[in-house]
Amino acid sequence: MQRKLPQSNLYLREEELRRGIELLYFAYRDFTRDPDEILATSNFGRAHHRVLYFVGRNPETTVSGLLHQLRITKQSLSRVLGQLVEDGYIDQKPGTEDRRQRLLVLTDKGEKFEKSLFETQRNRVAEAYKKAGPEAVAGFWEVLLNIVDEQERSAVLQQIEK
Amino acid sequence: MQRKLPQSNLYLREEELRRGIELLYFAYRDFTRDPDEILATSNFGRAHHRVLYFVGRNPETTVSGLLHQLRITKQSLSRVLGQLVEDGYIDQKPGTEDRRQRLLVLTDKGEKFEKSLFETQRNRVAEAYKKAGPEAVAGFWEVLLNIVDEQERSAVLQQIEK
DNA sequence: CCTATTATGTCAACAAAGCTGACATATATT
DNA sequence: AATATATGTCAGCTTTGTTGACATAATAGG
Repeated sequence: MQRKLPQSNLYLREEELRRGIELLYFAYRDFTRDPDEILATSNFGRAHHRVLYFVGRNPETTVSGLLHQLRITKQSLSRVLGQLVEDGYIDQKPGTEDRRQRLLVLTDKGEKFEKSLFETQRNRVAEAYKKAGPEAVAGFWEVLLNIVDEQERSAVLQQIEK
Repeated sequence: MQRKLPQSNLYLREEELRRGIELLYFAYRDFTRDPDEILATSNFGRAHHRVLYFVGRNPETTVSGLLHQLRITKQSLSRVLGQLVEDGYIDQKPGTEDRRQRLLVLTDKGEKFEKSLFETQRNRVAEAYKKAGPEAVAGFWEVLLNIVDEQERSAVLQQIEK
């Protein structure tokens, strides 16, 4: 009567759920720290970083593609994207099939800047991977993927397996 | 010459590092979605949620304790904390040892509200844990902990093992 | 005991990044 | 030819972060 849950479900107790919630919070808090420091010396912020990242990752993505990944309004995106285009970090070119679309690509300048931001996060994650080992990393991916909205999982899978 | 890295380091390639970065982004994006929906029907926002969470988790925490966990300025905290106290979600009482301190605790009302927010995230994480299984969950914790700033890890450990 | 430090609070101004609503234009689609 | 879609833009507002300056009460150190 002492133990209410079967051995195999111990990881589903409140304590373990809180652990995941808190680790997610603290890890994300520190994960954004390094790029934020670089950004603080620029005219840009975290919102610009996200745009640079996804345009770099998906060259020729469209405005609506970005809107869906970022989950912000076009007015919000428009502000940061406009600044990035204005300052020569991103180029826009009309779509070939659908000429209403604006295909987005990083310029050389944009690529260089994005790379410097990415590098800090890559290093942090690489260190964490090394310390935790490959099996832990596989579990890390698996849980995160399942935290994503169910209906979005296929889109996320497509992105990460690209 | 084809394969540049030893088998055991395949998980440290750029592709796998990007995978972690992107999963962290997408998971966090959706993780905040459920409480945000509830908050949208209240007078509070995500900042209030964080305060409610940590006060609930650490009853009698101090203002400076919160400031350290949240990494915001006292002026920012003061605004949201003030609203939560004003509206009867949090009580303040003077410290017993150090009477300069204000010990923070949730009121019944605060506890009830925090619980409703927490429940949504608990459910999401519980589902993800179930789908991924206990070994994956252990890896998830391990990697996240190592993403946290090294000098903060002991504080985070103390929090999650509380 | 006196002085310095600490914990907290407060006022004011500002910045980043999100939001809604309304309306415009060019191109596709039916 | 009419409708729908992709994108852009103007205007105003909200939330949540920032800096800087200053105030008060209580603790701590010499």
